[in-house]
Amino acid sequence: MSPPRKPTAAATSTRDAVFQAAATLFSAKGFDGVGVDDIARAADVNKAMIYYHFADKLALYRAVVAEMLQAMGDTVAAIAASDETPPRKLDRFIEVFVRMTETRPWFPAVMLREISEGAPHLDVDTLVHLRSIVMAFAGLLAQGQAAGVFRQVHPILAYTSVVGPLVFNAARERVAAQPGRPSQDLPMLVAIPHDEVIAHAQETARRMLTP
Amino acid sequence: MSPPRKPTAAATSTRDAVFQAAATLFSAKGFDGVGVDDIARAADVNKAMIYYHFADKLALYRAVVAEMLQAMGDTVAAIAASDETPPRKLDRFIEVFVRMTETRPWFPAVMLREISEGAPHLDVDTLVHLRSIVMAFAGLLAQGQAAGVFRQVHPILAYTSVVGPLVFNAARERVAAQPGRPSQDLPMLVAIPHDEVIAHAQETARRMLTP
DNA sequence: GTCTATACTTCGATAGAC
DNA sequence: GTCTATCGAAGTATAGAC
Repeated sequence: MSPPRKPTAAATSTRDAVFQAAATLFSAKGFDGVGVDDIARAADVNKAMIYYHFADKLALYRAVVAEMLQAMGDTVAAIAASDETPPRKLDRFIEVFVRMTETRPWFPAVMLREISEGAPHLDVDTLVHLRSIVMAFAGLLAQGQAAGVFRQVHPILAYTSVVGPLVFNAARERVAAQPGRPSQDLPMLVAIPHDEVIAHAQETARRMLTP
Repeated sequence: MSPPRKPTAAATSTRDAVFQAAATLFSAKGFDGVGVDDIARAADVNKAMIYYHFADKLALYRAVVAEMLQAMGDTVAAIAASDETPPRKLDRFIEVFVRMTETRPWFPAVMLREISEGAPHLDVDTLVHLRSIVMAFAGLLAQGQAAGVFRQVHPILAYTSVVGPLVFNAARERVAAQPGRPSQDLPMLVAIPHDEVIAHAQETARRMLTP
């Protein structure tokens, strides 16, 4: 997946610096919104080094998206395959989703953008991971419906009802944390503790699916 | 608001063509994703004409966003101020929101993007309209809580829980309608009738807020 | 692996004729 | 109001020295 076979410590660190900077900037301004120079400056790395570690700007972007999609996909697949009860799987799904936005703050914004644009920057290999997330959720839902603990709802509508608020809220929160953008401008930019967000989303999802 | 005081029929039509093309393209590719040349080509108008009717690219973008935010803000404010019962106002809010995405298909994608970016392209005059939407919803919610028909929920969490799925679903749907992007790639790109979307969102919101 | 310098392209914006 | 031609900035990418 990564070009250099035996990366030295330095190579790994610069590659990582580029990756982190790219993830942050892409999530803040979008693919077209950031230049390679911006990334180089933010990573404190020479621009040419970016092209040494990544084929081009698009490949770098895909690497960022693929990493987080795969991490998310693997996690939710594990949840769906566990032997918990469907409602508890749902709770776990929501909790994991929110927690992931803490370790990968750029996840929600990038996802929102890709979805709203029809994912023109993503290749099939990357889309597979996105697909696995939806499938895992759909499977989890079907289990609960078969067991009679969930009512019949369109899987996609259920998915958007659960994920929509989470990703929406995370993006909103991330904006609120940005300096220079006063939260008095937008009343919706208040900080809400993640525990509260999780509890609310779980409660809402439970109510939505109760037969 | 518009520079030409007495626009001729031709001027109005070209200005409108530019506006429509810009709205569509901006929603599809974002502010940085579309060039002025793209807009000119899509509107079948000479590029210089864009600069005749709008100060620059940013002003054109703001005009697009402001128009839809104002329309949406006025509508929801009217709903909140009506003498319906809070639960019915909530239903109306959801229905109007979805219907608006039919007349202004670019609304959801642009909103998602602006939110995920912290609205760097919007000026204060435009943000006022966004603010009014949130305030109208919060007022509607407070009325129901005071009347005891809604349980106590954080207004912002309630807002994201209602609007998040709607805007998420609309963006998803819009992508599905795009040619060239096969829906078999992403199972979440199936078309769902708006009546069904509205009914589901109303039911979910109702369940979320029931005491 | 790292850096400098630069080629090539795209894009926003304007001047000026009609 | 409309169009042609073009300038200048910004951005992607690479060549080549160290």
